[in-house]
Amino acid sequence: MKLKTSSPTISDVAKKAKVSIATVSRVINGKTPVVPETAERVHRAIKELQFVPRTAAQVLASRKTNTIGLILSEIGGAFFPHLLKGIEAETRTSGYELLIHSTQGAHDNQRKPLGEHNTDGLLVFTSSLSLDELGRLHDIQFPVVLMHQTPPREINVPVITIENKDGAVMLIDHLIEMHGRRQIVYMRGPEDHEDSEWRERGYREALEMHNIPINPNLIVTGGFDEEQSFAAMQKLIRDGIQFDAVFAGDDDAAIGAYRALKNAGRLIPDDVAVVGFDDVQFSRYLSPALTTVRAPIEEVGREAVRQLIRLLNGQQAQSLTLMRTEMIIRESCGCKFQEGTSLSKNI
Amino acid sequence: MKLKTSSPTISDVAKKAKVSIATVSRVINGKTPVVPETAERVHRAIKELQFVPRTAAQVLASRKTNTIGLILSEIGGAFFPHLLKGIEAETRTSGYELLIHSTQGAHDNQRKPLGEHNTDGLLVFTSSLSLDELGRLHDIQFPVVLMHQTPPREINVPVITIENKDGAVMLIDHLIEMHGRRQIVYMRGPEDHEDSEWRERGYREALEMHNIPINPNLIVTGGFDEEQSFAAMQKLIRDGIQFDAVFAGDDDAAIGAYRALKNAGRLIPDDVAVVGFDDVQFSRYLSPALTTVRAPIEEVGREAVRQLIRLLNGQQAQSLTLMRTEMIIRESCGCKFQEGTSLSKNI
DNA sequence: GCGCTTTCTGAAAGCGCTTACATAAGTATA
DNA sequence: TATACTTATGTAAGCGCTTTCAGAAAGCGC
Repeated sequence: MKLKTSSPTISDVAKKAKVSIATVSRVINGKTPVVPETAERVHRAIKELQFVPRTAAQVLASRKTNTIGLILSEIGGAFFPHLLKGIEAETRTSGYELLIHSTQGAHDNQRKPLGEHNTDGLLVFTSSLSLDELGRLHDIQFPVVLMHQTPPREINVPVITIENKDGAVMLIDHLIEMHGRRQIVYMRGPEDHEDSEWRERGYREALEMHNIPINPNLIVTGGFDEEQSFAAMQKLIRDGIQFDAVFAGDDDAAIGAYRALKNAGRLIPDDVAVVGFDDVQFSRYLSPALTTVRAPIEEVGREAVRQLIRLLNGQQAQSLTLMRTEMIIRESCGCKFQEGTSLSKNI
Repeated sequence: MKLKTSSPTISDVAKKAKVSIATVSRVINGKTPVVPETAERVHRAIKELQFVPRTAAQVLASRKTNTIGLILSEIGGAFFPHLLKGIEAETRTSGYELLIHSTQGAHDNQRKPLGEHNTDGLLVFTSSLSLDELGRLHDIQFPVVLMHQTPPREINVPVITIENKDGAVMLIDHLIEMHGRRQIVYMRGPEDHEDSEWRERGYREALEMHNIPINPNLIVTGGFDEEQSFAAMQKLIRDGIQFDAVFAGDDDAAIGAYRALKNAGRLIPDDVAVVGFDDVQFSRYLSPALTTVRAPIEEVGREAVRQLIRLLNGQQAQSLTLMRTEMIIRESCGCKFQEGTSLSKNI
């Protein structure tokens, strides 16, 4: 009866299988041919000893971490699970691990972020990484893929994002053409949020195409956040600004708008039509059900991983991938459906 | 002009600072005293070389990975972000990294799960880890904390879960006492789901306390899933089973119930009261707003990390932590609120 | 001034793997 | 049968750190 304090190492396996540790390594990694008979012995030894190779040792020796890092500013938010799901799935099927890091709240003092020292490549969502760091990674040619963020000119890094502008145009067109709205509020997202900027661009273009002048009073900041847009909408109402529709920037902001409008006794969509962006889970359950734009978030995640892996394999990656968006018409824009369908799936 | 192909190592720093690598290591880890002047030189060298220690080398040499693993069966689901947020935050503030692994879909062939080889300890959500593996980890005394799952007797591992039974009792009591309902359906979760079992126990106890016999016809399976509970509810209606209230098991199932009831022309809450469990984000936006039980998911995550870290530090951990639940009364039970408040926060 | 303790620093031995490189068979070629 | 390839395995040199151990330097009391 032998006592082993710590878990078995590769040499325990080698001893038991009567081979060298190199051979054990080879059967584990399966890259170099090993006589089936020998391999079988090794496998048995591994099984019996319940041997699992230390990741750190493998990483150190092979100089590849076999993991992908994901950096985002905040976990939570209605669309986060979708994104993560896509990323997770694609990462797994590609045989990589996933390390997640959120830069939420105050930037930690001493914590070193994800980078060359612990990942093979990085996925970065919106502007969760400083430009300095991004530049540094680019300088050392570390593989990075950006999601929903375009880097500065000099930093040439693949980007996956969605057709924000087209989505916004569809929405505004619909409000104008189908429902005759002309005084449409746009509630921006946070400062420097690229999605928000493109949506605003779409808003402006659509108005211009219909020869409707842009009224600066109708562009306010909702911060892609329920509370903030609630406040913004309240102020708009208090200030007596006239409007007959609201493009809320995203679905979270739409909820804030709903609350403010209902509190003020305005009927949605009769007095004011409201549209959102993202099609998060709850949108279809609002009453009235929210007209919005569906963004293929999960697919963004998958595609980002795919591109990153191309980079890891030394292949060329697509420098810009634009995912198509789709308008989801429900009731808040003024469209009518039969009674009871507001809760039905996907409508 | 010197070219360095790969990134600097600790000896580059040592050379530049004119100290030994041991000293560099010491100033990095800050555990052993170093003369301020020397430390300053080292810090400068680190800055200039942009040195970041390789995690793998540190892990290998120190035999601690400094990371915590999280295993769950599926990413996605309305309460996942909350859980992750709590875990993430607490992990960071404790100075650990977080590795996430979902066992969703078919169990991957060759992928080695999280374990001793790449983490210092594991967080396991519901039954996402096989009992075999759990037993093995327990045998080698590997730190593990379970969430929403009680292990078999012989495996003594800390558990964090919520007051499922109490929550259910509150709900059922409320339906009976405040709204006079007596024919209450319970829609179970998935097979072997511990949360579901406790909720059912609460359901039964509450009925018994009011001397209402349990009617087996009223206990059906909704699977904590919208589609499945939609189908189950439809069947119930088609079969002509009489009931005046539904305890949906969780909020996702409540949505399925809503749809089926509305399709059948039954009024909520007049004909049938509906209550859920979890208080996920969309619950308050349903119409009528859903009466449910709030589970402190984020806090479950935080607490799980705290307990795991106690284990990592060799301290005793709480073997069972039960988080209090709170009933959130809205409208779907039959309670009345003023017009327009259904969208207001937290009601 | 001399031994003693107390700090600080360096030398060097690993941590557990991967991977050239070397070697030993085995097979085909002439 | 000698020669040149193949192919399977072993040998050993790291990968880039942490940490033990020991020695040098500095402070202290007498």
